[in-house]
Amino acid sequence: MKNLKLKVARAEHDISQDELAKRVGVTRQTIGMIEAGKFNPSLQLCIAICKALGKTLNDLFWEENSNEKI
Amino acid sequence: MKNLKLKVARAEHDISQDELAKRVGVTRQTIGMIEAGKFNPSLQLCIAICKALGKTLNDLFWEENSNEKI
DNA sequence: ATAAAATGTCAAGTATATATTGCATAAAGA
DNA sequence: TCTTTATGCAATATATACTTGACATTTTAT
Repeated sequence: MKNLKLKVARAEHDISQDELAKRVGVTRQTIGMIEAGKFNPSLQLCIAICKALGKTLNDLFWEENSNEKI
Repeated sequence: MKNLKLKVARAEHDISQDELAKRVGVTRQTIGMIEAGKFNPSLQLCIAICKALGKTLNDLFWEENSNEKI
């Protein structure tokens, strides 16, 4: 599924996919596909994105409905 | 670096690496290497582990010193 | 003391995240 | 209009997450 939180956080910082990609050391396509929900990024990339946007993992990558305890 | 938080959370649930691996659909070696800090799991695997242990991404995978805002 | 369970580790294979390149479209500005 | 910037999409290539199977060591239980 799409990652709107990431798109919003990026908009808050007013930076392009390309700019974010450069800051975290990947390509524009990788950021685009993460926002489009087309794949499953690595933890280290998620952490780099969070740091670049001043957010935490839960802020950007924890879905509310992932929050059910077992 | 080692992921002690995961090891502790697993201990709290009193389940083995093998049992956790089965619950999240990977092999024992994969869980072992994540705890040992030998690699970089995918986001979906991190989320599956969190759900299996009743934790969030920040609980298990967010290092305090990753928390510096840019 | 012995067996069983849990963990560490290694080598080789498979699946997939990510890179690279290129093309297309839309919006914004000169 | 023309150019630039931002984004989407797709094919191929490479790096690496993850598997499989096996053996060794440690821990726990009998």
